[in-house]
Amino acid sequence: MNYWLFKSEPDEYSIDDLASEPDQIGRWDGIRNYQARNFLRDQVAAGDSVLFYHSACKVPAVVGTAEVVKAAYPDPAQFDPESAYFDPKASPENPRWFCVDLRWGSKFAHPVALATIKADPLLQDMVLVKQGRLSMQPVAAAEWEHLLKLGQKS
DNA sequence: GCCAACGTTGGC
DNA sequence: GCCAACGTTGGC
Repeated sequence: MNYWLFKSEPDEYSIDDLASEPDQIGRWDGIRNYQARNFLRDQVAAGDSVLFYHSACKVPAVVGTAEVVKAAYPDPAQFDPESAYFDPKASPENPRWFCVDLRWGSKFAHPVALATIKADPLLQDMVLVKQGRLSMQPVAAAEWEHLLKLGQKS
């Protein structure tokens, strides 16, 4: 069982959007970065735990948790010429981009802001701190535990 | 909306 | 196979 951090722009798809889905299960898609693609395709498994992070917004923060309910499968948007995520170089025989399905888990009472994470000595090794622009990334078990505590306490 | 970090692409 | 150009991401 692995831990991950998934980023999403709340204007596009927020933790509340995920919570509002039927059965609270939604597709996490639109990844067009190869590092993230490789993690998603090769390492993310059903049952893995996910920190849900809001990016490209006023206060970037970890805002809750989710669980992977379906491992990587080809992102349908890459085959759709009407989609903003269309990729002419991808084909159903040779998909280039992948997505997973998530089930909403929890919403933090207190979102943990990026600034807080950067200032926390226990979280200095997070990929989030060391490498800014990566839309999904592995999280260590100790980091997961610590972030959950921060999110729940007042 | 600027631009830095990272990865891929493609001309030579 | 070098490396400049380009695309994506995302904090500021």
